[in-house]
Amino acid sequence: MADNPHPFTGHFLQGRLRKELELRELDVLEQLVDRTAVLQNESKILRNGKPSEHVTILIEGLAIQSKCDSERRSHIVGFHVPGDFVDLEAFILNQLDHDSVACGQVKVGFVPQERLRKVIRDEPHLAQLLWLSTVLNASINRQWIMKSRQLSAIGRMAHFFADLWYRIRMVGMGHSNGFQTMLTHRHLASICGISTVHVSRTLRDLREGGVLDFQRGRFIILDRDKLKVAARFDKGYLYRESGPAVDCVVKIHGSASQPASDRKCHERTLPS
Amino acid sequence: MADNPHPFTGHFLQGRLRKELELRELDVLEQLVDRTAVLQNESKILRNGKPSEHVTILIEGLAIQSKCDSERRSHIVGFHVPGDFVDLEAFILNQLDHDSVACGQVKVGFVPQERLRKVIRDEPHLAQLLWLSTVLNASINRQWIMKSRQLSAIGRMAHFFADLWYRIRMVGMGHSNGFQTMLTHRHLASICGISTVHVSRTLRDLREGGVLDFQRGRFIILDRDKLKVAARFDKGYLYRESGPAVDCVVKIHGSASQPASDRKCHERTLPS
DNA sequence: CGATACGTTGATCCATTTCAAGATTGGTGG
DNA sequence: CCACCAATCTTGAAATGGATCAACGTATCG
Repeated sequence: MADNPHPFTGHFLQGRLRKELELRELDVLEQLVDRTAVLQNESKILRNGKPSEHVTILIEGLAIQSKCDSERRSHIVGFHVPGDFVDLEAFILNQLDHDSVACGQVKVGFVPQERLRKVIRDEPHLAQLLWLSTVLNASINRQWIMKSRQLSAIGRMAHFFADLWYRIRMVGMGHSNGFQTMLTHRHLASICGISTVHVSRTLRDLREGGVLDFQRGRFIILDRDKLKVAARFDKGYLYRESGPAVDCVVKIHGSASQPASDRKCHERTLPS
Repeated sequence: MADNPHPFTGHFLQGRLRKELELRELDVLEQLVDRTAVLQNESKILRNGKPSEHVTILIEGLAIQSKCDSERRSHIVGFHVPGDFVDLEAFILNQLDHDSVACGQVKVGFVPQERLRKVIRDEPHLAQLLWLSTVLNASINRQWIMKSRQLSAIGRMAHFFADLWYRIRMVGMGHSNGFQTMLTHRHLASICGISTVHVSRTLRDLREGGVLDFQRGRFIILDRDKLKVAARFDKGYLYRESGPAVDCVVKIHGSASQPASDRKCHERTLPS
């Protein structure tokens, strides 16, 4: 830990395509970071609107992407784990459509826009992997959209925990079956699109079903297979590198053995 | 039309940041297209999995992004209008997580990967705008996520039509208050995450409310203001260029004058 | 002209919301 | 250390939006 050569950017694309980066590129990336900051729970890492003079990478902790609606109520549209740039899109768009809020204590690194611009100009391969990192987020967004159609409350909740757990594990955090967060029922409600009251009941169902347990921010996976089934989880959308980092395979398109779908979806879905 | 200098890529970023492209760059972009094809309604433009040897730009018509779940039911997660690259993300990721299906007759252009790779290497400014185009799609994805939390069926339906209409208008299609599509109730059901039966009722409500009319693919906006209110539409996420192209302004964060929200959202939302 | 997909309407059911009231937790100051 | 407060969480009961089922219209097309 002390002699980690890349203390700021060591998690960038970890578990995804980090191995495509040469050592030289890893060093270039690391030297982008100008300074770091530690922010407390609930602090705004970014505010929607114009971006600042730097681009921000999450080094430690969780960050939540939330978007205000026209009634000023905010809705969670995603989250970031260490190694994710939280405002690379804002750098490209010159405008940010959402906030990023610390969930627990976080450490972030700041990259001056000028430095990043230079690297994008001079390092096409690195630039392409930065582009790729934004595209990976888009894939997760589409998965969230699909899951919000496919699954009902309990499934969406299960899927969020599966998603969170995988992404945390990809960057080497958490232990094998759980993680301590600062998430509240309110967060879960916003993430799953249900009321806080129903979060409570849904978590009880998951606990009593032996799927997972969530108490004051700490979640423990009670049974991985049950979680995968409840969430209809298929890790493909996370685009993990191949390799045995996390052993979790779901057969896609299994016909008869799969349990009945969470939602019947009469004829909501299109023929495939 | 006949002497349009950019018949294939003339809609790329139109209504967004197209004006940032120099004439030379517009020509470079246009010359990327190797050949074109016309595909009939319901044909698959792309299949999820490995991308082909070319990148595809939609030249005319609508294309629907759909994603199969583990029970092989497909869910619509977005759509493309002319000028959008439908698989630029696949080019970057070397993998596509969804299908793209023609909605009505479409015309597409094929760009050999090799040519695109060269342009990205040699034309950093153009490359950045290509990157930007993928980020714009991500912004739309997040808006869909937020709207599926914020609004109930009628609002989501209204929002889809507002989204569609705006994006169609940005690329100069449709007339001032409507458009002919090949969309069916099944599509709308998948897009809004409701049943086809409820689509029928929701469309009736919108029609009787004087908001919009949808009959056999043709939608007509009966009252723009009512549509904006029903959808809580704020065009910010589309990143339109400023200017009077489409007159549609919604005051954000208006406090008392706004009608009550579609969903009460007891305490599902976070304090902002 | 029948077949087939698409759209409509009514009746019933159920997942989830809302309202309401109480329990647990964490934080603060006396 | 305890009392108190605010926020968070839990549980019950009632209301509701939307799903499902079923039956019947209506285009479209060979």
